Amino acid sequence: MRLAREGGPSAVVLREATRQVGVVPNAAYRHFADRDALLLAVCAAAQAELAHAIEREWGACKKRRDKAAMARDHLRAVGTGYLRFARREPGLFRTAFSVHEDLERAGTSEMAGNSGRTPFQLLSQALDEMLDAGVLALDKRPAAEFLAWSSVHGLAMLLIDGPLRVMNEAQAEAVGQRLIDMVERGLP
Amino acid sequence: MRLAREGGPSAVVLREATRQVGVVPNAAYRHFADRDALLLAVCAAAQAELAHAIEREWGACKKRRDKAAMARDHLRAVGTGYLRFARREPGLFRTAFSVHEDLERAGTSEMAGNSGRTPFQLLSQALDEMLDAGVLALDKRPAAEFLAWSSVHGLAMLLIDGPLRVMNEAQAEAVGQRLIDMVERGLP
DNA sequence: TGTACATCAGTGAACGCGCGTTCACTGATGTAC
DNA sequence: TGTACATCAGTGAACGCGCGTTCACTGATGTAC
Repeated sequence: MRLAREGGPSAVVLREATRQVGVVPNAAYRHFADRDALLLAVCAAAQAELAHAIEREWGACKKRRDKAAMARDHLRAVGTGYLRFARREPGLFRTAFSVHEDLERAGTSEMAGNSGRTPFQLLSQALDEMLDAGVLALDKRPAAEFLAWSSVHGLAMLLIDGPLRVMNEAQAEAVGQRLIDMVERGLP
Repeated sequence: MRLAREGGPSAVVLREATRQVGVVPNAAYRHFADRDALLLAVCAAAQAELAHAIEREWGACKKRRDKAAMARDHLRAVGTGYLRFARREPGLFRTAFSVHEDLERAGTSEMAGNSGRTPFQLLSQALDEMLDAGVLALDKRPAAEFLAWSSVHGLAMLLIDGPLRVMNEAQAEAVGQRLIDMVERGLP
């Protein structure tokens, strides 16, 4: 995890990991089948950290009577948590998406946060709430995950690896909120 | 370019390049200062191909009297061209964004298409047309590039490297169009 | 028109590096009878 | 309570691999006088 945090997926090097633990290289094979298995484990843990970050943002939403407003807040929380995590932990963020997991495997337990949900499931839940509250039309619901996810994921990428990486904290936060505005307005 | 096309940025290996040309490894140093310089050149060429793909889509828009409709078509063309290129040439696409270029350097000539514009500049132009036609409010114009770009870029990533890579041609096309709908609706 | 020299793509041999991985092993800890 | 055996994390030494890069060089092509 330390390696991933500092250098992204390619920094997850078996020999270096054993070195940091103070152990001989091949000792790693007591714990992981091979380097890929190690990376997979780190990737799952990184996803779990992302889930935690989103849950924290979700939990910080203040309670409201208005179901519609609540649902929107939750959607925003997912997006905001996602973006902040990407900025705060770019290495882990990139690692979380480095292994090509299938969408079904996205439900695996070790990628989940405290709520037992993966980042993707948290997003789905926010959208379901919007559907319930009547903010999102039934015919717009399918695949809405992908639209919201794409926007936020793309911005995260541009912010950490792309041309927007020169932005400071405030700028990044502002463009993030504007992006979420756009999604909120454009999704229904 | 062949290496990047087939395996993305990490496949751009100096020795392998010389091998394919049928030349001894160090001969590469006649043409590039080092491996990074080679990758940079490939990256610029990949961006130029992306620009071409977008220009092709742009050029295929049918002419209309309505400036507003025309501007919207152009925005869609940029997004569609971007997404189709990513799907058609995932290796080149990933290479195009592998080198961390600054936004100013995005104006460098060797990344441009026939029109002499880079992908980013084509997007800017479409947004300017929307502003001119009154489809986009003046206060929404700044940084609008980043919002549109993020959405489309994120989807491209999810489609080629992420969980959406299992989608077939038709599904990918459909979700792409829906995403562009969302941007078109949410941007103003 | 012919000679002298510069340019320049490519050669051949070698370097050190860090990687993932395999092998037979040791030595401590736990468990069964 | 004591002995015999299994488990298991870690050891030590070595492997082959492909990489980027450096060195002094050759041999053809172009250019100046």
